[in-house]
Amino acid sequence: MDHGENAGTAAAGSARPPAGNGSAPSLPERYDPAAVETAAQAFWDETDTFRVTEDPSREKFYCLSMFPYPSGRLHMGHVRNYTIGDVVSRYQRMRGRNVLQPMGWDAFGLPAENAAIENRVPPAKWTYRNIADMKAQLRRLGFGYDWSREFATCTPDYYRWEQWMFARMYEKGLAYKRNAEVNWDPVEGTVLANEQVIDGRGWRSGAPVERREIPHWFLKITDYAEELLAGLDGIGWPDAVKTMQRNWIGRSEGVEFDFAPAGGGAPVTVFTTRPDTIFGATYMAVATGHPLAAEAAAADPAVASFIEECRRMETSEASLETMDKQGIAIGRNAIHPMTGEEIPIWIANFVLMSYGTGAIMAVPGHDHRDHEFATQYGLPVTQVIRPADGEDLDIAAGAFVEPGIVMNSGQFDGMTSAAAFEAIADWLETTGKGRRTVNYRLRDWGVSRQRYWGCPVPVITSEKRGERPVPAERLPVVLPEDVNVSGGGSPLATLPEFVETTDPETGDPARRDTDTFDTFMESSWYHARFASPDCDTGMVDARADYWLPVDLYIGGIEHAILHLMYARFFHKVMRDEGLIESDEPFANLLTQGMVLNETFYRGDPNGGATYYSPMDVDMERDDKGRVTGARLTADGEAVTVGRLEKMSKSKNNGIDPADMVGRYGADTIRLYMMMQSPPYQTLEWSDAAVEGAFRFLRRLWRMVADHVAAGPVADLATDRLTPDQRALRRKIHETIAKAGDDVGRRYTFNTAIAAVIEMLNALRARDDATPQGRALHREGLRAAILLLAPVVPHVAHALWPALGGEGPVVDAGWPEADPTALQRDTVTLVVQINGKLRGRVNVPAGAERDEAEAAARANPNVARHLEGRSARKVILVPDRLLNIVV
RNA sequence: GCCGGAGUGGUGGAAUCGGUAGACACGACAGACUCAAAAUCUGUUGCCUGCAAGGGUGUGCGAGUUCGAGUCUCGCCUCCGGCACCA
Repeated sequence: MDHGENAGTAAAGSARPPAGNGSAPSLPERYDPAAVETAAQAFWDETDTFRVTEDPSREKFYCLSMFPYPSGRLHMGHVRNYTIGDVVSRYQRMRGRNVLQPMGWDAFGLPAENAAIENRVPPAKWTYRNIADMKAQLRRLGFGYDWSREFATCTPDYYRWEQWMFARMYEKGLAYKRNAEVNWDPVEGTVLANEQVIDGRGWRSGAPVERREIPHWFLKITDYAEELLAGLDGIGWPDAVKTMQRNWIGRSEGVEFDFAPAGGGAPVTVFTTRPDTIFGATYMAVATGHPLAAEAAAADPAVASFIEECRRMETSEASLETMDKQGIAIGRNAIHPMTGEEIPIWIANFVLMSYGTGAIMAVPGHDHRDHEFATQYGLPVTQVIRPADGEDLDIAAGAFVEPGIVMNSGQFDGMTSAAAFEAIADWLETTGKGRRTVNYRLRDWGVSRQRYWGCPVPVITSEKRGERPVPAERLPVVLPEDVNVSGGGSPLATLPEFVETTDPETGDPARRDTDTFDTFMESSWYHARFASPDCDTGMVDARADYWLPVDLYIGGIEHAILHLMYARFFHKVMRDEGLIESDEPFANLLTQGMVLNETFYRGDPNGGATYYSPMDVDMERDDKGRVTGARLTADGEAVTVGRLEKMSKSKNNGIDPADMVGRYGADTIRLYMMMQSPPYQTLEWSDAAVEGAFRFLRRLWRMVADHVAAGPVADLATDRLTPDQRALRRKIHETIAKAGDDVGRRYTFNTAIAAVIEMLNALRARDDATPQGRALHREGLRAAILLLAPVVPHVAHALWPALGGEGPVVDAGWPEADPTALQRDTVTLVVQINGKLRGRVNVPAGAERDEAEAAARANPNVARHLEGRSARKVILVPDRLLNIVV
């Protein structure tokens, strides 16, 4: 019986005449990726497939991948990120959702300035050219973006709203100015990014960097600390990322109290989370930037030179925390508020001005760092907590940091740490010497950058009225684009036509701020801008509330803290400004792992190394396929095999996606990326596995072509199948169920693809030419094409009509498993004796313990192991396992 | 240093809620086809032992909980990400 539904739906590029009676479409025998991909992409372009509009009658799905910095070349990390996003987007579309998948450009940043210095190209020109190149590469990969929403953050249409937002924050008291430390290159006379400091020296000048204080604008993210913490509970993010954000916010409850300097002077406030150890404070320490340190430096040249020494240090926390602990006594004492005893005041390089009050009570007995410092400088160590289990310990040998029982603490002796916390806090509060307080590790966000290629800080200063943001109707403050960047400070300060302006209200002469914003500002709200990219009346308009929040946000794990925290903060400020309704920007988050590759190098005499591209190296392997060495193809000489590293320019181990697409086509690269490992793990590049992905597509194509060539197919009559055919059909529907769960819930695309391959292998292993056999074969092939369509959309686009699919495969419904096909009469039960596998038995599905045990005992190998022993316990995991304990 | 994560065959990985360790793929080896090669197809493939049936062993290292641990707990080792101016 003829189906008839296939009539007239031949694939594009079909070369062969129709088979049989003319109703079956035919396919080219060979898989030709270039032809297939050109045709599919032309179809999507012509029909504007991925352009979306708001439709309240349909459920929306907003899938967002972190937009790229336009470096010029797409790298494999991008391809991985965007393939994941495209797979999810196409899957949700097949499930009937109104899917928004936009793309844009995070276009401001340091690399454009570096490129400008190296190549003498203005950053704007360089950036726009890169955007054009990268866009072409993205299109070639077949990602389903709504390009009508594209924007670059370096355009005034975008950043004017960022400037507007800054002005609003200023008016609400969320933006303020104070001094902050930067890395200063004394030779270049510029501020260096942490990345530009290598081993404490400027990367270009080689000069030791210094810490220097300059005025900066700050945003009060700390006002939102409590909400940023609470909001984590309600979002579908990986636990690891939520934990990192919680720890970054670092909410801690403790007490704040004052030490009075002996001999008078302003009291010094300290914060501690361990008031139970307060009697163990044997000295106090302040940061080098603390007022008390400045006071001491003025009086004592030794102190001044110590502080000067500490200044020759980069600003990153990692370097501050790993350096040797050093300090100097200022020669004054402080009065302990509880004992009345005097303890010495030290300046210590490990006390951070930016955390707490910039001063600490040091309890060497019960804090590792205080202990290390005390030991180094011979300061006394007092034990005031003992272990609750009565264990003896030598406090001089190391700090005891756990809670325990209080000792050597007067009236508080014998209390638990928890009880002493409350009692001592009460005592401080009733005597007025201190108070309970909540402290956060989170610091306000410094957004000023002394750079050119960024969004200008929209602030003017006039003599009469001082510093004020530019009024909304005067925005944007446009960044001049036709400039020379030569290193040595921001060019903005040297452009009088930029700097010199007038106060818009009084007409008085005024000067512009010549700093630009941190580029994290742009990436903090682009997710919202995609909903209304052309809005010229505000940051966003009403369309934003249709699309927001983002349903799935995908990007690198390296953004787990900073970018994701800043975007959450901005979103909440926008909500409080009445611009959007949602509380959180990203309802769900998928953090992808990095793309790694092997490295090959030769050391050179002066200690450096030359890295060679894996493409220029031949591997040597032993008979098991293990790598034993490598030689450079060019000269046949050995190169050292390094470790696996993230693909990068410096290690010369990048693989150019454009090359791979040229060789195998976009679908092969997409498939490879998705089948090689789950998205949240690192992915190790393998040429051989790419080849394997290509071979699979060729095999799939052949299977479909052969099936179609064999002529028309009968309708499937599920009630007339042989037991073998029923088993095969169960396999097909188990695969549909598993792949759907893997793609939709688990995002483990690798296991979904493996399941489909397994099913296709089963299909191929059975050469069943009966009418029902062929119908079943078609059901399996159609399921495979639908399940793979999000991953290899071009191939699916070509094969779907050949299998009788109606309409383009992008809008075909995602397959659902037929529950009747999944039913089993019997199951295989694993039989263990004392937890060791001794056999397998078939039992009716749902068999109870007695029945299962009887079946197990009938198995000869099981019986042999049970001989002469009686069962003490029998454990049944229904339909899975039976464990007999003897 | 602090915070977070990872470690399973020759390789990438699978094992989803504590229940068959190694699905699927790559590689390797053997065979078929071929004048030959490529391509394709078939088979074998954790390690030790055994003619076989089978047995032992095995998830970075060391302990523990459990009838049962790759999975949970504790202590280590190694590697990766982040640490506020790379994005």
